[in-house]
Amino acid sequence: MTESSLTVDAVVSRLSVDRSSPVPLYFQVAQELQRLIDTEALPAGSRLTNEIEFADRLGVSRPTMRRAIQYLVDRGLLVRKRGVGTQVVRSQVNRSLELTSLYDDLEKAGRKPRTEVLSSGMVPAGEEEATALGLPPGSEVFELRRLRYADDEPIALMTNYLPPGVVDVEPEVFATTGLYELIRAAGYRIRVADQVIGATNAPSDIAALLHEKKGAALITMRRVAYDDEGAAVEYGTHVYRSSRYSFSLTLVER
Amino acid sequence: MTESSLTVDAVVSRLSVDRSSPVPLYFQVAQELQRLIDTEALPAGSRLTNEIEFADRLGVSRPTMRRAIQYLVDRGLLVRKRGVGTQVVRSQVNRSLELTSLYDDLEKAGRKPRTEVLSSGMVPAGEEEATALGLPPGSEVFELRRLRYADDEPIALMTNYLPPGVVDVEPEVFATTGLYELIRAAGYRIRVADQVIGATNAPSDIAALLHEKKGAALITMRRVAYDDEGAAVEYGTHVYRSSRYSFSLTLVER
DNA sequence: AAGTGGTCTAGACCACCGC
DNA sequence: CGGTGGTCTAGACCACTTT
Repeated sequence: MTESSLTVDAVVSRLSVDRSSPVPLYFQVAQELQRLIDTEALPAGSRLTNEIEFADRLGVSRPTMRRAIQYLVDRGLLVRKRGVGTQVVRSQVNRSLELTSLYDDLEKAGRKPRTEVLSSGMVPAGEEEATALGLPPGSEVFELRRLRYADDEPIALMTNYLPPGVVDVEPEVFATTGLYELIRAAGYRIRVADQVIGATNAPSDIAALLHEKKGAALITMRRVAYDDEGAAVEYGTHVYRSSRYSFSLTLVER
Repeated sequence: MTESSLTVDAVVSRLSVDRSSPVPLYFQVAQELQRLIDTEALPAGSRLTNEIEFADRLGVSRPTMRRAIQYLVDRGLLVRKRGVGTQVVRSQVNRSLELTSLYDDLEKAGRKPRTEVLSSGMVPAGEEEATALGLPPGSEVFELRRLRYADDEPIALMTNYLPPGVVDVEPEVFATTGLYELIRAAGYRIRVADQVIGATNAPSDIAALLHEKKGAALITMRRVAYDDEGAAVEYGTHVYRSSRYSFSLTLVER
């Protein structure tokens, strides 16, 4: 017990903050703490110094210290118990499902992503697309169909629908730039998205595109993304090869 | 503009807090605000009174008001922009993927859930189970196989592995009580879980159990749940009928 | 009783946005 | 420029857990 406390103390004493930095104090503290946890300098199960003393040592106020700790609690790295203390839950960092594009995900994972644009252009919205985007049925929407590769293996067939006027670029651009990046570049800020994940058997045409056999199990993902004003700016229905892709997420009790 | 402000003001003036309640102030405020959003008294797109005046009217401090607002921002109901203000993003409340059991989910949805225990007992851990639970390979673990029904239709086949000694009840109990409830009752507090969602084609034996055809696309979910100390307390591999179930989640930009 | 995290306050200063 | 949210402080009191 004493041994462990001393170790934690020693580790904590390595922390410091830079008050001249534009990075918020609470975030600096959170990042340094996370680094210690990731490197297992603070292994899973170890207890942190209580927040008041911790704040004192770092020279920050208690609310700021609490905010840093809460940030890591929300990410599932720390656990707090009233009357007891704060403990490290685990060291491995599993990124939870985030609001990023598949392209970014693959790139971060070091797999070389590539995109093939199958088609793009205005089409009359079906009932499903119109409902998702909150547009009158039959109105024109922009349809984009792309095939995503990683390391020259097809991974996903992505079909997206956008209200008219959201992105206005040459079709070739979609091969080199992520859709979300383009939407953001057009001045839309996506803050919230609803997703539904399911599964389906591959029909023969989709199977051929994805180098799978007809009937192969595919992961389906439907997503509606909303901008600042609460207006739907993108509706996508994607299918992924289950042999090559899966969704990972970390759940944290609130 | 003036019109809209007046309306919001009128709505906001309906709010109040109960200082004698044990419920935290920030939570009372958040709940009342959420109610106004859910009922569309504050429709999507409407702008909130600035937080300082809002706090004054409710008679709470600004940090408390901010905490209430942040709570709803984290849930994707509100959006804040510095220099601009706070707006309602949307009214529909889509519960995000939470740390609950399928049983609870179904029950809340008003479907009548039922559980059939296929088998339960100690088995030698395979490599997969041992790794997930952090136990030495070949050690004994508790295996539980259940079939979940909703409205007398099979929904999922659930296989769970627990370290020895976590739950010690008669097998019949599993038919009437959720696994997570039992784990909690045994004094474990589950705070974090990692999930991986994928898809697979049903082998004939599983297809038969789930009333599906062989080869039907099923959703797979693997989950490792961790307790306070960061120790794995449960490893589950579940398969769901994609025709009857899907995962819904809401993503919010951080 | 001692120690921990949970809540709340009143005020300060800063950064960004739109006019 | 005025208005907004973002950060930070120093301190108070409370609720829970352990000894």
